[in-house]
Amino acid sequence: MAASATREKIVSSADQLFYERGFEVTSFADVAEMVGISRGNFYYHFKTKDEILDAVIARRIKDRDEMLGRWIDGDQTPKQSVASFIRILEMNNKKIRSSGCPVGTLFSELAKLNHPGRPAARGLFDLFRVWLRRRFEEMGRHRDADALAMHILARSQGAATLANAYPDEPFLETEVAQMLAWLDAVADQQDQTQQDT
Amino acid sequence: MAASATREKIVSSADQLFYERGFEVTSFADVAEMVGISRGNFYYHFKTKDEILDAVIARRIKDRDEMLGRWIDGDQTPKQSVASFIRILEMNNKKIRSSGCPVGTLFSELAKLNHPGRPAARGLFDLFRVWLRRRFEEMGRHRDADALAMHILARSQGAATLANAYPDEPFLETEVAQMLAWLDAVADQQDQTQQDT
DNA sequence: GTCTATACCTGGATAGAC
DNA sequence: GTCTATCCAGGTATAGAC
Repeated sequence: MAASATREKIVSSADQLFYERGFEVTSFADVAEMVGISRGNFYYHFKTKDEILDAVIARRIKDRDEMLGRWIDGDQTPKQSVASFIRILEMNNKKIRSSGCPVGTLFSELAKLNHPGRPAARGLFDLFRVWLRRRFEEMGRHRDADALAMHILARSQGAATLANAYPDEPFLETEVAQMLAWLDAVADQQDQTQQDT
Repeated sequence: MAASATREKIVSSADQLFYERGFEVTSFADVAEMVGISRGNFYYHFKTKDEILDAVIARRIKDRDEMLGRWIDGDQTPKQSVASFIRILEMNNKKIRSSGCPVGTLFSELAKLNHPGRPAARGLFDLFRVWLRRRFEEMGRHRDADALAMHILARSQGAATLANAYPDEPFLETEVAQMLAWLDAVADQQDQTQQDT
């Protein structure tokens, strides 16, 4: 149960390789080489490849959850928190240009593989979706909070995909600016719920 | 050179399998089984797997090019043409929910594989990008035509990715409606170029 | 906990008969 | 143009010594 140092290295290496090269294409030998252990030793820590995937997804969820927590733990307004989310694209722009979004590309691959880890990967999307929904609710957007969350999630995904396809263009920065402008407009509007009822 | 019936069946089967399961994970045996020929016969038509990929991408480009052509060959306004593009998401919504966008997911996979077919796959994006740019130019948006094209391409990509992650929700339809509303606003605006210079 | 050795399978690719 | 037979590399996974 205790997370050994080796186990931790395996998971973090697998995380990186799954992101940069893809899950299916990454072999035990690749991970073992990166960690610096033998292939045989591997099976002491993980019985199957799917177990490693589970551990990688759990690691990503924990990591993102802590990150999202930091973005609301001070005296930030909900709008500032959402802005922090939008700026992930800028923060990680180098990685995104070369490998896309770690959440979206993993899910896409598992979807095609019809892999049992699919729901777990969707959980990563859910994490962001629920967090964003709460921020919009705090802005008073009780009625369309979820729709707004899905919308900005989709915009981020699309920006990441095209930034991956056109890595040498300043497209990502342009798109971030537009998303922040969209956020301004949303935050300035009245709560649609009160208007409609 | 002449496209034999068998060759055609190989390419169309590979096209479908690459889309539904992914390029790397699809084996010669899979394609051969779907076509109904032996693995050996395969090599009469294609020397390597990469050659099949090239043929699949060429097929997709030809197919989309013809489709885009049909959307401008009548008396449609540029706005109507762009609306046709946006509605691909609805037209293909079943496939998109189960396998994502054929353009975006193929590119993402090849990017991670660092595959030589990457530029060819980007060509598919270019096809849509240039076509959309022309439509916005026809609307008088000479200055920001390319930015508008990239923006709507990204929105489509993001919508496809999230529809794939949440296939049971009516998200895709909502997003299409918002994109059409965006198009209305763009078409009604004055040409930014004239205002700025 | 870590290693080597190895079993077993599937993948891409080739040779040669029909 | 299509087939069977076969080679070889690399993948997952196991056994058992240290």
